[in-house]
Amino acid sequence: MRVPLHIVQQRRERLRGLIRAGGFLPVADICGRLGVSEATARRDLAVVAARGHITRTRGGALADYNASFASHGERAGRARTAKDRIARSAAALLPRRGVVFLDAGTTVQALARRLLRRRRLGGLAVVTNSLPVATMLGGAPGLELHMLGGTFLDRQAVLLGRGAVQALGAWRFSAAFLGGEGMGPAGITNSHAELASFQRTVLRRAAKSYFCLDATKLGHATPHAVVTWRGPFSLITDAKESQLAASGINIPHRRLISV
Amino acid sequence: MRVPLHIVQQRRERLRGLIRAGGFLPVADICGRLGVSEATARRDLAVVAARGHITRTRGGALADYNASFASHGERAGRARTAKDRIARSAAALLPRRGVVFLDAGTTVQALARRLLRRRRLGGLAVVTNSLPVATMLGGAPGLELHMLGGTFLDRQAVLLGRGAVQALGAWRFSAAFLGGEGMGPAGITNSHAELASFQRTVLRRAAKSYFCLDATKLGHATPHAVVTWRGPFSLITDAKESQLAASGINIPHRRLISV
DNA sequence: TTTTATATGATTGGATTCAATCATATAATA
DNA sequence: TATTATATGATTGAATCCAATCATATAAAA
Repeated sequence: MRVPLHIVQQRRERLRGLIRAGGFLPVADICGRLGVSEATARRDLAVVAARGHITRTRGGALADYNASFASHGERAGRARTAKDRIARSAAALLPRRGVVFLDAGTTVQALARRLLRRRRLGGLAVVTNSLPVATMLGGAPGLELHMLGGTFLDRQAVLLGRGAVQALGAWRFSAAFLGGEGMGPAGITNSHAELASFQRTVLRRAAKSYFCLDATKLGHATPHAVVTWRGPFSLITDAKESQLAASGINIPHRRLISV
Repeated sequence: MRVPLHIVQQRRERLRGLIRAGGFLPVADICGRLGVSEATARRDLAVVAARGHITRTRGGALADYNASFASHGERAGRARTAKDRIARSAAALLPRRGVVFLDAGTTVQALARRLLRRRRLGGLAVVTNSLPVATMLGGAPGLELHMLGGTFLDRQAVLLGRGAVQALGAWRFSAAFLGGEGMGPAGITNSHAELASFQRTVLRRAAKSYFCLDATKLGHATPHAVVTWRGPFSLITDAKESQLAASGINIPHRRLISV
């Protein structure tokens, strides 16, 4: 029997919430909670998964931010994705000891995942404002993890606000790894003014800074400039030098790390 | 072929870390990463799951804090667990609007989960120092989420430290929901001095405070006292009044909420 | 109202995952 | 060194999960 569309959409909205809530939700539980058959539960799952934010797994679904890290790419010798290649280079630059800052963004998340594969994390302290990064690194043996407080920003899953900037005051980083949403002639850009300003503050407090952006960010302009290409940072990217030049990006060769 | 015991234990330790890292880890990925057959991967999984902290699911395993909530109890009209019953009562006391504080602890996590089932979360702001709670509530439509910064504490998955106490200074809560590790004649106790002190600070900043502890915490004494039974708070618990009295707990009737 | 489109549940065959069993190589123990 | 215990991988049959197909009731469109 056919059900009104708005009911279906409400149900799917609710499903998304359920998964977000529990982290993992088995198909059987969906049936119970939503009062539908397994077939419909699976169908809803497929629709919601296609829209993003959740990941289908055998037997149920997960909230995206705690899906398997192996599944995103480098499982068993397959071709590495651009993000993973960037993360690999970044990990090589990440010091064994000292205090590093990890920003939000999926590429930096990939870096955090790589970090976990290190044998010894003792002597390393990570400061982050990213909830997914903290969730990943929380409890890693030997690692010291600090979070800056703030208000949660849905889009980037990051903590921001006056609290975060103040908390930053107490820190000096030996290295900072940052994300961004776009790169263009004007520099690296972001969709959130406060986040851009926050990132600039991080830059000032770090001995070395690395922006990690994959080639899909090329030409994708977002409103708020974080830094111009003159800024004191290196760019780790899979975009070729010729692509960068074609987009009007003029970054000195020695500050460009191509992967 | 038999492998030395210390190698096996190291491998299982690593497995725990892997799952914590990714949230969810499929069996196939374990094979790749640990270099063992599926049979061994499953066997290791069973051992580690038995020790707690991870939950087995079909096809892999999850970090405990993002296992299915439906699976822990109230699936399709089954008997609710004590934690769920406590969370239910707590949720009824949680205001529709205003600023509330949510502490760490599995019972408070259950409360956070219940919160997500509310239709309208607009007008409600949640402040927390718990990473799992933040992960759950992050992105809930209409809800304003704030985290206090600090240093990550593995055992409670909570942020603590000078940063957290300072960040607290700016807040006043209309209600605070707190956890604890033990209850005895002396009051509610905790295994971490700084956390106890932090909780007392929260108490001073909240118009109403509720400690949520299930009956298993009875008689289980941990070293650091948070509050005595005279303190300005209510206790939500599944322990019967007679049980409490038998354990030497002397809390006024009107501040006890039995579920 | 009439017609069309589709959301649902049941069914089915295939794929995946799992627990149990067994032979074997090697660590642990005597 | 000789003996025992056990961790491992392969195999197998059962259980579970899933995508595709189909009939049907009913919402949506005409």
